[in-house]
Amino acid sequence: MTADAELRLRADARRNRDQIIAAAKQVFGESGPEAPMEEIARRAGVGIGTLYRRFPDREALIRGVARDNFAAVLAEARAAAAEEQTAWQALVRLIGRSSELQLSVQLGLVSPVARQVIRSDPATAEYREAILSELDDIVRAAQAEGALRDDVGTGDVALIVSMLLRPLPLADGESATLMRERVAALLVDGLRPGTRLPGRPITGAELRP
Amino acid sequence: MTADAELRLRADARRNRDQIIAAAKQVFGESGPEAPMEEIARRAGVGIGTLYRRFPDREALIRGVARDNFAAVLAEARAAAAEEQTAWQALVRLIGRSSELQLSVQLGLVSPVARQVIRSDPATAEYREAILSELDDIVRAAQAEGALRDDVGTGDVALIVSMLLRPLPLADGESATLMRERVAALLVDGLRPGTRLPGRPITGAELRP
Amino acid sequence: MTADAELRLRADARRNRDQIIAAAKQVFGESGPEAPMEEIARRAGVGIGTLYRRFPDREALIRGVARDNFAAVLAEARAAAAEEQTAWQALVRLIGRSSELQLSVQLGLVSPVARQVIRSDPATAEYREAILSELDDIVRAAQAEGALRDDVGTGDVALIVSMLLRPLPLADGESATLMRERVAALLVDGLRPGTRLPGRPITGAELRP
Amino acid sequence: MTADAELRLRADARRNRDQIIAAAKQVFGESGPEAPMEEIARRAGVGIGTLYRRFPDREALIRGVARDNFAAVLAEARAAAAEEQTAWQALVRLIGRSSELQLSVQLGLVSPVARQVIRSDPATAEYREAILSELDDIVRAAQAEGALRDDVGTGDVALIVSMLLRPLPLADGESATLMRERVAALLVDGLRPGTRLPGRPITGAELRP
DNA sequence: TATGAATGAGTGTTCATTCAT
DNA sequence: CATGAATGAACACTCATTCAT
Repeated sequence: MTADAELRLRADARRNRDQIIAAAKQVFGESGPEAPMEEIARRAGVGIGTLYRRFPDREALIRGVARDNFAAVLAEARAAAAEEQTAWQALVRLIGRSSELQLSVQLGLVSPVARQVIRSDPATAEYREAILSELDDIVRAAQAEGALRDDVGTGDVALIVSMLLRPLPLADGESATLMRERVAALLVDGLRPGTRLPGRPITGAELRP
Repeated sequence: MTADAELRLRADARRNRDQIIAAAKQVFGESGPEAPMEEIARRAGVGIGTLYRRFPDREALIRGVARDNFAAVLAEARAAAAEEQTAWQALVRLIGRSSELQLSVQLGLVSPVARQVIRSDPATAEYREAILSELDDIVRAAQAEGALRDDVGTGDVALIVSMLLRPLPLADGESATLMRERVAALLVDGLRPGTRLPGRPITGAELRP
Repeated sequence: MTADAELRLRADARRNRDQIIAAAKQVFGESGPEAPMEEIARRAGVGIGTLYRRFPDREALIRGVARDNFAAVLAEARAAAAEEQTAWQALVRLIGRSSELQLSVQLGLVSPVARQVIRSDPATAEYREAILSELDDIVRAAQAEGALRDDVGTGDVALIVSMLLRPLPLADGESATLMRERVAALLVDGLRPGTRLPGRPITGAELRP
Repeated sequence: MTADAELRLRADARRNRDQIIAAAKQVFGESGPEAPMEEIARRAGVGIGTLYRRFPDREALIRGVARDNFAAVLAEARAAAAEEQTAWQALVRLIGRSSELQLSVQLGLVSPVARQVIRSDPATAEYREAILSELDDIVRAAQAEGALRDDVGTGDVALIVSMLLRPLPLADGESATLMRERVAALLVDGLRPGTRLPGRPITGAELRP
């Protein structure tokens, strides 16, 4: 029904909605999901009233952004699985940064406010399930290839991705890139078969907020 | 002089000051360094005016907390180096969580506000240098032991610690502990000699804010 | 552009802006330009938020009041020059009280805060120049008429006006009026030709803040 | 009784009290009688607690300053009358500035808070009566000398003095001095016999707050 | 429907005054 | 008695949200 409602929007309203979501993604990425609503409206080029007509409060806006963002991440995961030669390569590609994935981590893991909102949104939950299920397939396949150690679960992988993607406000430019690449390489090294991890694999299911 | 000034505080003022720092550590840890000042005052059991007499503005409070916290981390690092059998074990002990270290990461890396304040505080800067120098010794010793791969620098290690210690608001209790332990183990595995990392080792000096 | 911006205000916003300026004039006149903002908002019949939307801080409000007030004083000076038979009469009329002129003195001479704000506002500066230039004409004309001693300059006259108009919180009603009239008369007597003043005439230019 | 109480103070307490009054005179002169109490305590070199022990609240401090100040002005007036050759010269000397007299004007005429306090203090009232009575004598004598126009009363003179002594924050140094001298000269010119003033003389009695 | 104006609750900070040391 | 610590009320300013145009 919500989806239907969105489809029925007039063209200009639709355009406004899209611009608001895009602006909110930017602003949430920069300043987190507690950023002033007016800043988002300004960035979207609409009045604050228009923003509130489309999203009656901050929660609704976070919900809208989260849905859009999770859908994008799902698409990326599917593309990686479909286009890469091996599951391991798909995994490495995913661990490599994408700004949508980074925003997902912000919304779903870092910001308490956003977590709370997302937790109670069935639509977002569905996307999350789909993403985790896709990741699950990739993880199993990579293990079948012998490229990924057997004692990690989808949850372990997701956790690692989430740690890597947290914003790292240290150096700028190349330096930051170098740092991130090296930490990623260290983690990837750790994911290779060879040693034993403590405990049991963490499943994707355990990551539900 | 500041230290002297602090020592000369009347007994009750001293007690209040300590309670305020303690409360601020808690609250900053939970809600970050932009948390309401009144919340901190309440938690410390003092009036808002008392807080402001001791720390004339938020910056001063952040500075006070950072100094106290960095001093504690330095002590922990020295204790680990002194008490563990090998440098590698000292390193692993450090990578294992400590709430003081976690707060350091919050203040020094995650929060832009706190970073800005710390950056311009010479006292905190001294502690940071001392901590990095201590870590430097440990890293070199562990490499001499053959326990740590040669192509990582102090900066790489510090980065990894900082990633691990970023708050992970997922599950509570055992589950969170398990997750953290496993990610730590993956990273530790990655730190073992065996493969090559891209780029060059990152030094501690590169982490200066 | 500012003027344009003001013209473009929606009717209700315009009305509120005017009420705020009017209230601020009152309150500034009574309690000076450090009076509580809430008092001004209450007097204007608007919420505090509305006041701050229109004038983002106290400085902006002072600036708004000063412009409005200086414009009114300029109009009064021109009217006096145009409507009175002689320049001397115009001068006497100006020296006689006007509440706008009194507020100008408050803002431009008495209150250090307001002086500081006005000093850095080009729009107000223009009004001040225009007022002084108008006064200059009147002073010269009155001297040409032989009605005003030659050894005073525009600055002397402005100073005298400013002294006369400083709030005199002594008696109320008739009594205050009588007092002011007599002091004005004494000063006017002093302005008549006859004796010599020490020093040189003070020019209007010397009164720039 | 109050006076008695003051006399009985221990030497050190007496010294503190005097320093506080002196500091308050300075600070009131600079920032008006609403200046922070701590500033006064600091300037006096005592703790804020000591200030409050001596003067239980701001009113009491203002009262203390006003008594001290009015006493000093009375002494100055008597000295002028006694030491100058003619009453007119005594008058001119009084109109010339004295910082005590200036403070009196601040307290008794300009600041609403101080006025309110002084109004209800009998001790200050007595001083004021004495000052006005002294001034009365001078004015009458100057009129008898033929040096002062007959149609002004003590109140007129006091008003003029109060206008002249209001702080004039315009220029600094020489310029300010020049301005003040010229305005004083204009007023003195106005006080010479020659023309008629409107209304009737204002008596000193009419100046009671 | 889009806009941006109005509102007021929330938070930072200052300072007069009281009170423990 | 002197000191300076503690308190909380007061005020500036911001921002989420509602509502008139």
